[in-house]
Amino acid sequence: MGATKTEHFTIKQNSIATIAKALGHPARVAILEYLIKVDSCICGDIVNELPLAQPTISQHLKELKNAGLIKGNIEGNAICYCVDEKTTVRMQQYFEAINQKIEMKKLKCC
Amino acid sequence: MGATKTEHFTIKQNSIATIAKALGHPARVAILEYLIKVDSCICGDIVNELPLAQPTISQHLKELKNAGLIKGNIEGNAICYCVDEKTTVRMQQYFEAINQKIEMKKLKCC
DNA sequence: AATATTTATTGTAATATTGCAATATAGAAT
DNA sequence: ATTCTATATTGCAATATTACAATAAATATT
Repeated sequence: MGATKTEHFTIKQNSIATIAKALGHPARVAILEYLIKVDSCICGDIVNELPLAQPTISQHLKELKNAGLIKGNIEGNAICYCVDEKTTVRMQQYFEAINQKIEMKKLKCC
Repeated sequence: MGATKTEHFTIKQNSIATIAKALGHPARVAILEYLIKVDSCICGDIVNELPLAQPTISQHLKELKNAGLIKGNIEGNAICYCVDEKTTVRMQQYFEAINQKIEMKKLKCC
C-alpha cells in the first residue's frame, strides 16, 4: 500500500494527472513562468533566479521534462531549456472541455 | 529538509501549484470527470464507480475540496459534491495566458 | 430506541517527494 | 592537458502522500 493505483484509471486520466503533478510544486510553476518570461532559456539563469540549490533545480527540470512541459537542447556546455507548447496547449484544451461540459449541464445541485 | 519551500514563491504560484497538485493523481482526475459526467453528485456513487476503498475516496474528495476544485453540500445523510467552476475556469485562464505569452514571444531557441 | 446508511476520522504501513552536499560528467577556455 | 563552467547523478535525511482496516459520527428508517 502507498503507491498510486495508476492501472485502474484511463491513459488520459493518468496523462493529465502526470502533467498536473509536475505543476504541483511552486518551484516548477516558477520555472515554467521564468522560461516563458525570458527570451533565452539557459538553465544557469534559473539557478540564480530561484532560491534553491543547483541539484534541486536540476531535479525539478527533469520532472518538468518527463511530464513533457519543457524540452532541453544541448548547446555547447550549457543546456537550453524551454517550454513545450504542445503540453501547455493540451492543458488549456482540457480545461476548456471541462468548463464547456459544466456550462452545458448547469449542474442541478449546489 | 524534504518539505516544500512555499515561502520562496509568490501566492499565485503557490495557488496554481496547489490546484495542479490536487489534480496530480488519476483518482482525483477521475472523480472530477465523474462529477461532471453525472447530473447528481452523491459521494456514494463515486465509491461504487472507482476501484478504491471508501476512506481513500473520502480523503481524495477532501483534497479536491481543499484545493477549491469541488464543493460539498450536506443533503440529508448524504453529501452532495460537485465541481467548483470558479477554479476550473481559473486554470483554463492560466493556461490561456501562458500560451498567449508563448505565442507572442515565439521563443528564439529550441 | 434500535438499526441501517452515508461519510469522516484515526492509525498505520508502504511508498514517493523534496532538498541538498558531495561528486561526477562533459564541453569550453586557457 | 589543465582549469573553468554548466549540468547531472548519487546518497541520504526529512517530510508528504497513498491506501485501507477499523472505528466514529450523524442522519434516516424502521
